[in-house]
This record gives sequence, C-alpha cells and structure tokens, in this order.
Amino acid sequence: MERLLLRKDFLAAARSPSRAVKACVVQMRVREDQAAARVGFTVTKKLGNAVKRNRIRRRLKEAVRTGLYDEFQPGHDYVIIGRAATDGRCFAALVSDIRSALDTLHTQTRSRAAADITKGQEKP
RNA sequence: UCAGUCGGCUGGAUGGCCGCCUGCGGAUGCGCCAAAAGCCUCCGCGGGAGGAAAGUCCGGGCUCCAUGGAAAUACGGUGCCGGUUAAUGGCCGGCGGGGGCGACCCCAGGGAAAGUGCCACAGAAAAUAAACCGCCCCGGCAUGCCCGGGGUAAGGGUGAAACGGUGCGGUAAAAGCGCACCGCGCUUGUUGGUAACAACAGCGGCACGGCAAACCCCACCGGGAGCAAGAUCGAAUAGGGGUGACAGGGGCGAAAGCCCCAGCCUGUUUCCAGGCCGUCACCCGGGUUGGUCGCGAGAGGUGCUUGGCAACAGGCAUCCCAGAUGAAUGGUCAUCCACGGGGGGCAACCCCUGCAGACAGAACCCGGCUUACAGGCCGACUGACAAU
Repeated sequence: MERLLLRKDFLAAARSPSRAVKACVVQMRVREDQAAARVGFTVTKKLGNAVKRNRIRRRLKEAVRTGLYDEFQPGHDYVIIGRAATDGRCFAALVSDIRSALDTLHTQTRSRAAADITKGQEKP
C-alpha cells in the first residue's frame, strides 16, 4: 500500500463516490490498473490549529496501518478526510467506522459493476 | 508570618506493544564489459519540535535582479546623551519629566520667537488679546435696582487649560506699580561631567498657554525582491534571448549625409550620455508547487576564566545537537504525578469518577520585539507586624 501524494490524484478522488461516518469521510476511486492501493489523508484548516490537525492525521494514519491494512484493495485510490469528531472518537470506534465505510463503498461498486455486466448482456 | 517589587528556571514521569523520518557502518540484490556513483531490502549504532517553533513587526546573513554620471526633488523610517552589536526602531548605563511610604515602575522625550491650522462643551474672553457681573472716580437730573464718560483686572463664575503665586507697601479703586521670598526665562558667567545635563552666581519685572500622534521644519538613515530566492536534470512546437546586416515620418540635398518630429526604458524632474521599436540570417536555449541540489559547523551550544557597573567583548577547554516537503519527530495501553467533581474520616489521608493535562508543531538560517500560556520551583530586594 502506498501514500497518495499528488494534488491531481486528490482532485480525481474528490469526484468519486464517498461515504461519511461519524469519525471521518472516505472517498474511493477505481483506477485503470491493478497496482497497489493508495491512501491519502485530508485535514482542513477548519478543524483547528496545526497541533490539532497533526493529531487527527496521525490517528487516521495509525488506524489504517494497524487495524485496516487488508481492507484496502489493489487498483483503488482512497482519500480519508478528517472531521471534528476524529480527535474525540476512541481508537476502536475510529477503526470500525472506517471499516464500515469501506465495506459500503466496495459493495456499491461491485453491484454497479454487476449491473453494467448484465446491462451489457441484454444489449446486443 | 503577611502584603508587594524585580529577575531567572521549568513546561508532566516511567514502562509494554506496534510504527515513522534521518546520519554513519555493514550485507544481499539491481545497475555495468569491469569498477564507481546511485537505487531497493535487511541488520547494527546514533539523532529526531518550542519557549514562544506562533504573529511575520524590525535588523542582518545568503541568493538573484537592477545599478552610466551629476544635481534637485519625492517617498519611507528614526528622533534626550553615551555605550554595545554583524545590524536595528533591540539591549545596557546615565540625564530629564511623572507616579509610588518604599523596593521599583511608566514616558513617540528634537523644533511651537520659520509659517499655516486646531483648541469641543461651558465661559465675557481660548491668544497681535479682551472686559459679563463687580470695584472706583467724574458728570447729569427724572434722585433711581437710573443714565453717560473714564479707570481697573483685586474679587465672582466657566473650563482640561484664563497671560505667574504668597505677603507687605501702595492707590480713588487697582495693577510687578515697588519690595521680599518662591516660580519662570536668558545665544551671561563659573564649576563638575565625554555628553544629555546639574549646581552656584549674575541679569531680566515676567516676556514665551496647549497640540508637531494636524500639516510642517531640522538632523540622520534607506536600491528591489525573496528559498515558490537561485542552480541543475529531461521531449517537441510555439514563444524567448544574443549577434550581424538592412530599416521609422517630414525637410534640405544629385548622393553621402545633416536637421527636425517623435514614442518607450534606466523611480520622478532637468542636463549630458546610452539603448530599444520592423525584416532576414546564424547561434543560444527550455515554461512547470515534477526529481535533485540549495539544506545546516553556526554572529553554534556548554563549562571555566579575564576586562567591564552592565549590555557585551576576549581567551581556554569541550561537544556535534532535527532536516520533513500532501510535510517524519508518532499511535495505543497501563501505572504514577498534578487538576476538576462526588463520597467517607476530627485529621493525616482513603475510595470512586472524568474523550481531564496550559499556550501551542520546525519549513533557508540567525539576533531582537510583540502576543498566548495550566501548574510548579528558585533567588534578590521593599514595607508592615511579631520575636530575639
């Protein structure tokens, strides 16, 4: 798994489907290739001063690293956006929040892909 | 012991598990004809946020750009004196003014007789003075709470501020009108001090209200932009830059050439000087929040010491101490220590509980200033009270 670093990738992810949970917002974009999953983090200035923003980003990073390493699928870009509640949420709840968001996004994408396939079969 | 003034330090601790960035050394692999540089992974040993890292308000280093000469002007800044420093508008020491019983604190602290302007409300009057009430003198007849002329600035009242104060003399009433003391002024002298200035003496009847943080005057200082600076690596076109040749409009002339008209640039203006403006040829070369360098041995830290009241400077010894770039320096759990709440106990203290641990995150680097800050610690001094 790699970090998402370039601005254009963040902009692309922002146009993709997203899922908001209590602790954060998760955006997911399906890429063309099947390379390793990439994860980026966004913490806006609205959430507080630099110390507060650093803590929010570090907790999100740590949640991804320790609890959710296998949940991210290759060929996808993920952007996790911090919210005001990220700092206060206890760590276990933070991890389960992100997991449920990922599950929802993956299921949605799969069903849409299946629909596309069936649609393609109906059409000649 | 209480109240207070000044200065300095600190900015939770320990451990378990799992991680991140980076320096050095080593190993495997990639790379290559070979070696080296470089890169990937792993191992070992080190290092890894602050006193303000913050605001970006001053001053420097560093980098690039600009900089032809002279003068004037504009703009911005600073403003008692001396010292200190790479430098400052910082700091230290002193002077003057103000406040406090005191330790001590505060002051944009040059010029108001160069000029312009302003001074609300109140008040007669807010500055070349003036005269509302009043006081005094003279004259008038209608003898009054009267009218007219003159003297005066003591008293009244207003205000942030009213053209010296107190006393005695003096006078019709008064007045620096005269005198004494105080205050004030002086481009007067002496003494002390590097100086700001102070003390004393002399002179002057007293002239000079405040605001320069309103304009202004005087003295001194000042190129611009910033690490997204700047350098470098990599593809093409357009565009860009340099050099050379030819070349604007009008007049005179056969031509060469000369003169005039211009426009833009070197902050502005003036004078002198210079460059540019289109076409062709040749040469150079690459925009970019892409990579790499810049990038941390420094006006460096610590200790001792010498000089100095001090800021600070010198000497010796010793140490190497963050380097990220969608941005590392952490996450989580436990215990302790503080803190808030509740309960028990005479008390020391004990138990429970709390998303509860101040302000706040390096971004090229230093020196300052300013602002934010839970709690804790230390030193010096002052004033009370008590005791000896």
